[in-house]
Amino acid sequence: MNNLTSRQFEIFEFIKKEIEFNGYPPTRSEIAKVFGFKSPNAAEDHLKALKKKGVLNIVSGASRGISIVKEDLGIPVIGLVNAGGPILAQENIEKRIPSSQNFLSHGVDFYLRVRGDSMIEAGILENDLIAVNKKAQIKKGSIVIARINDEVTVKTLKSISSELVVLQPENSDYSNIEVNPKTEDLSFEGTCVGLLRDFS
Amino acid sequence: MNNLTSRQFEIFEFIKKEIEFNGYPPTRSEIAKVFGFKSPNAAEDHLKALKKKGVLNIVSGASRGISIVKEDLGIPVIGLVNAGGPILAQENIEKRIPSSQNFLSHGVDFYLRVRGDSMIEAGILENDLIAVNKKAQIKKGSIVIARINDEVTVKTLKSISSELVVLQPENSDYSNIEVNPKTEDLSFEGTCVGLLRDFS
DNA sequence: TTAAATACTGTATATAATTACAGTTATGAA
DNA sequence: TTCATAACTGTAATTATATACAGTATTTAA
Repeated sequence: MNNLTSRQFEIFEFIKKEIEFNGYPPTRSEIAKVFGFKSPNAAEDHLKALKKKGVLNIVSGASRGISIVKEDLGIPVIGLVNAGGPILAQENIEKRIPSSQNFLSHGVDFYLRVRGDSMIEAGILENDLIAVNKKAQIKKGSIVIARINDEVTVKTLKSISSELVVLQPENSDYSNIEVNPKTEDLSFEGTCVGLLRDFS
Repeated sequence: MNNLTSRQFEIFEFIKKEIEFNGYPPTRSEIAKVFGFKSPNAAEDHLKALKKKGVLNIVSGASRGISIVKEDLGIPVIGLVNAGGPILAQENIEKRIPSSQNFLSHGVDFYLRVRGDSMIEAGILENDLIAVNKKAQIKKGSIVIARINDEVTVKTLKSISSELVVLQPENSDYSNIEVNPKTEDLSFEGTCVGLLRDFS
């Protein structure tokens, strides 16, 4: 944690637990009471320190005007997807890209690292990161992230009906993938809403 | 929602949003200001009504002593598990059992409905609900919920090593399942920590 | 070694906030 | 019709709370 002293960490943890338990933050006096301070000002000093270190927000004048600064974990980058589990499972997360570091972050649930060359004619190359929105409407013509029998693949959705889904690679060396969702296990993980390529 | 009037619902939603946005609940005056009340007592009246209807907790004397009563959704009961997704996916949830209705709820993440008779010698019958803890230590001898190539199964964990996992059915008609986790897709969904059987 | 930061005590005060009491008006159920 | 509930206005008092100022002692980085 953000170079807090051990005492500051205790106070910080207490505040978090209070919010969790009560639904609202403690007052200076409540903090002082729990830690045995004889003055609420001891708590005030701690709050100022915790604010300075960037882990708390303090709204001046507001009673209990304390909130936890939630760290920007960043948008996860998914590398290889392990079978049999959710795509966003911890073990699939290669790293995270802070949303503040990227203009392409609004409506992006995760980035998926592209494997293979099946989409090169759509300008999507191996190792590119495609930005995926999980909730955007899946529709004909959009580039979708599909899961067929637990295999994750990125393709253009060519057509969709209750008995036939056609996924089209954007590479003339490959042929269309036809799936019957009634007999095969098909799900959509999301829609491609952007692309990142790092030349470094 | 708990037969709230439309006005009460507005107030309730506002309080939820405030907590979400600020990290702490609003005061009576803040509510009054937003809704155009000329007296904080109008907000007080609403809070009393919302408390009476069971959707808010009010701590008397405490500033901003408002919290949302979180409804007990209950512990999910998992019926058939669809392949290719997380076991707790919405579509697998058969129903929910309120934790308050059951002494067997502490440390239970979900109940899984048992299919087949492979565990009858351990007293686990078809249609029983086994209580599953997702985080309990997976260890030799415990009854585990395993996922092998996307098939969910309940078995006793007989032995475990990096190259061989042995899962034992508790029924002499069946033989042990041996899995190589390096070549097959094996994961543990949790440990059986209890059992429910409804005779009704 | 010296200033800054940490971790408090102790006092005091302005103001933020709860909440009671007394009303008004409107609506719908018994 | 009459009573309960809902949705407020208006006033006011008690208490809850933030927070400044003045100290003390100890530890830590420059």
